[in-house]
Amino acid sequence: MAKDKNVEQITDMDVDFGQWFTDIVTKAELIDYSGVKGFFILRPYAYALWENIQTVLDKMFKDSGHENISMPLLIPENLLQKEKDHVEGFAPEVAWVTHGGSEELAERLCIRPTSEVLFCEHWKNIVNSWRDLPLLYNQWCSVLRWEKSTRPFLRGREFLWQEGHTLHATAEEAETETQNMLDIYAELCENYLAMPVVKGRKTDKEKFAGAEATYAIECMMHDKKALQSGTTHYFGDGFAKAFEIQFSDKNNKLAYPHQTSWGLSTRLIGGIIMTHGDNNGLNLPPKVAPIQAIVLPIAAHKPGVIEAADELVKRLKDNGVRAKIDKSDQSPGWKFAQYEMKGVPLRIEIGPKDIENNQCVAVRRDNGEKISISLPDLESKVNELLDDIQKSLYARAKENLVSNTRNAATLDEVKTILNRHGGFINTMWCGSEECELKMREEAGVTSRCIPFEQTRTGDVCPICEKPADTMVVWGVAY
RNA sequence: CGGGGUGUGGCGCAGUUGGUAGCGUGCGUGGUUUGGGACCAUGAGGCCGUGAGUUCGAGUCUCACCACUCCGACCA
Repeated sequence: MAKDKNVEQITDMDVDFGQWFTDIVTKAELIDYSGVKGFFILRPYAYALWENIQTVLDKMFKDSGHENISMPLLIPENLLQKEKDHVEGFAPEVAWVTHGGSEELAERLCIRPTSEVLFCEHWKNIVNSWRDLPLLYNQWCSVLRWEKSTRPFLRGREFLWQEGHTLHATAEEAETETQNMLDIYAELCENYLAMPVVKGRKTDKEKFAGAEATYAIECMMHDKKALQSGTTHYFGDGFAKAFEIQFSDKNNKLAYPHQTSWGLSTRLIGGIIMTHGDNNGLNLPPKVAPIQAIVLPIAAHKPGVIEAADELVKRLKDNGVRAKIDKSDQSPGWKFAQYEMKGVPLRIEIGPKDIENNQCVAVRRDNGEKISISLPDLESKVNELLDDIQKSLYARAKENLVSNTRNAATLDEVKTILNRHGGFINTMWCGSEECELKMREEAGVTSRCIPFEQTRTGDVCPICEKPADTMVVWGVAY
């Protein structure tokens, strides 16, 4: 049991991690349940977090030459049917619109589970020449997948995301694009969300329906389970052929373009919660926290306190800090607990004693440390603290990832490690799907990815014991 | 889709052998407080998931349905 648990309404994370997550999500005012299973209301605090993630990503997309676009919500059935693997992958979980008003439609329409086919249809109309390429598109939208079991942020039937879709003249260019976008996702996770990632390629079994190759960033949550936090796909010219997208190349020969797509969703918010949260609630990385510093006047009725607190907020805001004041008549203790629950990185208290000493008191959310700040130093000190909190959150998460990733050479070793520690396990792999399935049956783990950073942990596949050159990281996934 | 659980003020729950609904918290108002979830007073808020049935009488018993939730199979 954690000794540092101040908030009794939150279930202890070491007792029941799932319940802890649900508690956080509702008590920190991120989510409300709607009347329909699997559809969640993102309350303003959660949406603000998403907007901050959007702002960062959108800039990175645009800086790398991408443009935003908006595609239709509905897909005619025949369109969805065109690429065989793609339909097979998505058909089981699409929702259909069958009526317009009271009239039954001649052809039913699927609510987009993803928009590949819509982009293909569009590109077929607008692409003629190599001069039209590349097309680097992105859309921010929500999609619908009729999932059976649902959880806030991690798996909803409707979820907000961005889906990037690009079309290129050559395979090489498209492949580079999938790598570049994966790098952008990794940068977002590591530098802004303080979530260390494992970058790699998915096995054929785990890859996206219709893709030639799928890449992913995998993160480790506090309970040592894996969360796939972003994926990019290389499609080759499979979709282009299915949809008959052709262009005249520089030699005036007809050619099929090569395509990619990539996506990242509000699931990341679930990742932030499960990476940094603790028994007192959320713990948000300063770079994306909706409120970076909450200013609390103590004994606010005493003369000069409110004015001094207002002045702090003004100075912080002028300095680019997302600061807020809470002047409500709740007791200070209540406010302390409240903003800890909401994961605000820095709390700044100012009361009569501080004013007397020309100082204020800052309290870090990540480690509880109290720091007296002399008022003239406010801006520089707060910047420094926010920066340090960001770094220490990353360091802590990195430590969790590194210390809970282990190598194994045999199936028994895999099982033993899982029983004792959980976490990620690296083994060699022969490349057969059969062995991959057996690993799941026997050990209960799925392949997370084939990391780009390979280590040779042995010479043979632990399942079939045939020679193996590829290292796979295994884990229990969300 | 298979197995388990739960449906009673906003939230968390109690409700005895059937007798006409209560507690905690939250919310409103007034006041005292204010450096780790303050206190007093007072007030509002319920089709007891839905529908049938048994009964003089159902939150309670019977049946059916619905919803949510957890665990499996499938997935960002």
